[in-house]
Amino acid sequence: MSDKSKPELEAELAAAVREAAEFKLQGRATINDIARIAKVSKKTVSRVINDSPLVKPRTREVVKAIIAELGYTPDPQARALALRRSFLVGLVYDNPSPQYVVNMQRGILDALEETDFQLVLRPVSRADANYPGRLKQFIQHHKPFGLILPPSVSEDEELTQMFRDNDVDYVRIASGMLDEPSRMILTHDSEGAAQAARHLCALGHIDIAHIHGPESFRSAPERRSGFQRGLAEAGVALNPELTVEAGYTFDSGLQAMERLLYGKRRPTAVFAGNDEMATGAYVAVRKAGLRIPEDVSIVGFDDTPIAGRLWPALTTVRLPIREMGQAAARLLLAQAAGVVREDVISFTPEIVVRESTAAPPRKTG
Amino acid sequence: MSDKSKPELEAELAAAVREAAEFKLQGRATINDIARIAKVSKKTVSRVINDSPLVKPRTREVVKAIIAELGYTPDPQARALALRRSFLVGLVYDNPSPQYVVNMQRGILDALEETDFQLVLRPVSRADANYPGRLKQFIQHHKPFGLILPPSVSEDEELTQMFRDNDVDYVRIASGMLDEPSRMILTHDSEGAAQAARHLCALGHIDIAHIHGPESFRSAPERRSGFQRGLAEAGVALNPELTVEAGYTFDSGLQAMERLLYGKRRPTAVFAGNDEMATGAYVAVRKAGLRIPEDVSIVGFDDTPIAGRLWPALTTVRLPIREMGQAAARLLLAQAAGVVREDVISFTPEIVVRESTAAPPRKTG
DNA sequence: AGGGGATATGACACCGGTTACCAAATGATA
DNA sequence: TATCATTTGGTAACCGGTGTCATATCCCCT
Repeated sequence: MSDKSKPELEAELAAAVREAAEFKLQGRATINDIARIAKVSKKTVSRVINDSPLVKPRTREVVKAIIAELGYTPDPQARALALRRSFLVGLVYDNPSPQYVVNMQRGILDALEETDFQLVLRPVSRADANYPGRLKQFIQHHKPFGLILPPSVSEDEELTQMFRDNDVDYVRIASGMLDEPSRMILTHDSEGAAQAARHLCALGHIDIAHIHGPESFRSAPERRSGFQRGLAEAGVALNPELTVEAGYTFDSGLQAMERLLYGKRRPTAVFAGNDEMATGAYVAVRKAGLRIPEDVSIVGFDDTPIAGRLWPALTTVRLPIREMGQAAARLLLAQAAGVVREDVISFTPEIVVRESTAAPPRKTG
Repeated sequence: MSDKSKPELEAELAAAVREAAEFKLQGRATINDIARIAKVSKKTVSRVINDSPLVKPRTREVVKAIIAELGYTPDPQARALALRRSFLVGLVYDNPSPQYVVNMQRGILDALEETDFQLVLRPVSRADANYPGRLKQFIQHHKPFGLILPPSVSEDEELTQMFRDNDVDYVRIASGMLDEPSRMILTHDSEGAAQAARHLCALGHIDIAHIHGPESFRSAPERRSGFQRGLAEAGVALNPELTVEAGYTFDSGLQAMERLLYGKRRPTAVFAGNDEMATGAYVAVRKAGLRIPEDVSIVGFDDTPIAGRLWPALTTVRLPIREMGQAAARLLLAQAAGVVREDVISFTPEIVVRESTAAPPRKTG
């Protein structure tokens, strides 16, 4: 029971808010200012901010009203110092495709938009032997709230071990399950690749080539095996002679396609492991004086912006990269809010049929 | 004169280093640990860290040896709190071309590599009326060390005024001088555009079109006027009917090119204000059943990665975006180090002739 | 040797939060 | 009404640095 009547309480609250409004002009408020105006200790304000149950509803109400009036939000640096944990989310990437990275960034930024978290970029280069050291340095120094690990980086068990040792939270993005079960964004790349195979088979292709990425990327064998499975459904076998490895880059895709074009048996269709390599394949086909899709059909993977900018527009398997970035960031934030969420969020890619695929040319002779 | 002999001093130093080595195992060191081992106050250690001249060489030597032994670096959060300034560098962008942004990021990251500064991304959207408010919130909260403002954002005087009011340092990237003289990366876009004009004139083109960006982007009129100047040198006038505005995006470039192709007088060459629009122009030309460069020559601007991925490869005016990012970040850091550097760093773009330009087709009829 | 003006160093408070611990107020129970 | 458990609020210390200002030490000169 309160010793004050309801009107009295309301008048009190109004007075506090008025005082807050006056104070507002003097610049940024701190927790001390709030405490003074609310006539409580800063500890109590801290409790209200952190939703501690140990505060009387009435007190909470007053404090919240003042916080709202002043538009107060706690200082990230001070909090970081006290909590030994900053409000930075690191994107650790080592990805040959810049488009992939940009889209992922967008997604993460979408999810971070209304929060106080900031996205910091941590590119790593395998060429630099000391990259785990640099990352460790970053972690110990900046104490990031969490990390997001896109494919390739996400598959490096040594790295994730190091993150665990240093007590940093992370969300991994990968195709296929990884050894250590933990929170991750899972993409069913093999299913997407199977769709690509079905599409090409339905058009009547038989001499089908595949340019896959490096074995060191989990996605490469994943996409290859899915593709193979899709072909098998139509009774088509993946010809080892028409299966070449490249580096997920434009140049490597171009070279791989050239090898295929001048090989024993020229394919009528190619499935490239990503859009970058598909773009390289375009150039190789054009240089050889052939037409897309009349002479050679090309399918990519990822559906990065370049797919729609090519001519003819690239048929590709769409990975919702931006959405994946959003999901990854949300998974990280969910833990901040103490919300329990499922550990694995799955995405299944889908083929987007554009103009780079058609029926194979009639057999000549 | 010291009251101790040289050997004594050395023994003392060695002992301190030994003690530091022992301590090393117990986890991350703080300024207090250093102070204790060096037998000085933490303030003195702070002075050594900040290269204050007010420290005796001998003291400095001892403290530095211990810092080196422990691999100590000051905690960014604690420093940020005390200095009211964090170690974040914000990239504030609103750029229709993702490629431009990625390259800029790369350059900035290059320059930040060995430092303790982190790059945080602050995309802004003009669609969001409250974007200055959000930025202000970010600034007051995270107290970034500095901001880097690529074109478009850099030209917003209201925004830069707000940055100054909030006491944040920034470096602007823009073409042409801006009203308020301050540290910036200056690109001579008009000169680059003039080179494009000279190139097309030298090939014999006369019916030359120009697709320029929105007037709200400083670079658009800058490039247009340079192009005009280049044409004039060869006695060619820029035909207003062949000059159209687009939005620096792929789609807008495509539409603009279609308008040009179906206009009264079909141009034999087009200079697009950026590579994105040039890419759109490619598609429009192809859709119309025309060839590049036999029927229509195309020149772009920026030399983003897509230029080399198109077929035929795009002749374009190269802006060293990555280097510009590096320069911008270094300009920002120079002030941290207290180094005086020139205020304006200039870059002059240069044409890169690839395969999308050739002599105009013979007049038919 | 003594004085004086640099030069070097340290004590202490503070940046804006959080946590540990303790005291006071409240309410339930006997 | 006394007693004890449970809320609630306050105090002090701390996170790891930096600023201010007083004090100690040094060097040089007479």
